[in-house]
Amino acid sequence: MPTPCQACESTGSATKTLSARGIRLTELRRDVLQQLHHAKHPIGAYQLFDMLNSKGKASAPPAVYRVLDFLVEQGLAHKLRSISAYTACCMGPHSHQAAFLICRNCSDVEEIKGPSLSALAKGGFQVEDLMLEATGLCGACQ
Amino acid sequence: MPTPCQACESTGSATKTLSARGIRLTELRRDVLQQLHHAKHPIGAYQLFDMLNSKGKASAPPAVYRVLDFLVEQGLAHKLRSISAYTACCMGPHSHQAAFLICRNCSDVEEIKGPSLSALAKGGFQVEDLMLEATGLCGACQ
DNA sequence: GCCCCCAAGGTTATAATATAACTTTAATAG
DNA sequence: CTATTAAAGTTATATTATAACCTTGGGGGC
Repeated sequence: MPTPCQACESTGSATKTLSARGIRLTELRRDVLQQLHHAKHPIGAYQLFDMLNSKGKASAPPAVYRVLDFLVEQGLAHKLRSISAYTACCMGPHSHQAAFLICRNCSDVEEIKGPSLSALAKGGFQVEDLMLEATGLCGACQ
Repeated sequence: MPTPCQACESTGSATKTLSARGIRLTELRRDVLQQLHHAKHPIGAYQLFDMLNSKGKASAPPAVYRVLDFLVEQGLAHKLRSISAYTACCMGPHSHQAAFLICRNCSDVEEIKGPSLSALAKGGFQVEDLMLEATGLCGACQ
């Protein structure tokens, strides 16, 4: 029997998640999400734009940025500011604090569970968004 | 008696730190560092460029970026990727893991001590650089 | 079915951030 | 004083991101 495509399954479950929220996973959004899932590494917005555009699926950068912002907002993707790139969230649609280990050698990125928000809440600061990205060498590259 | 300027004292101590490392804190570097110290909030590279340029102290963006890279490398400043801005390190020249609490309302930024590297080292990833930035509301803005 | 609404996407232009590549200057060692 | 080399100047351009406005199309009320 054929191996199911993880990416396509993911977008399927994303559709469910979103429609439960009353939000549509349109064709463009699904395409972007699939590209992110299929990619081995995080992808830059313009790289993504080129990929979609060459298939006639995205018109211009703003379309891509809008979709990326949407996916990040919905918790389906993450933006890695260290490398200005985007990656699909590999941890399901429930909200969580993500952290990333970015290998500067092989560019591999591992998503891990980040620290709890409460740990940072001392001093009365109310954390709304947390970004934790570590750059270095992964086990394989050392 | 006159209040000593914290920023200028800081650049003084920076000079010592660097010359102990056999590295010069040139005029441009000192100017940039002082601007960062004097500023109440982190400053963008081009904003910094304008400030220096209007005093005839910086020629073009690359000069500013070079100095900023240098200061970050030496542990005298930090780059805040959430907001593409730079801030003087307020914790002395010894190396440390920094983390930042960035208020989205008043733009105030607090530098705190970050998590220890070893805490992230599980799984064999060798962390070389760590970025931890939290966005939210500071105590005063809630 | 038809129309209205409005969210999504298209389009054009441009802003903001950052760096490549090469030349000139100036500090320091020898 | 000169050779060496780090720093800064210079010009051009790459990369990332957004503003502002227009068009399309899906879905509900009628």
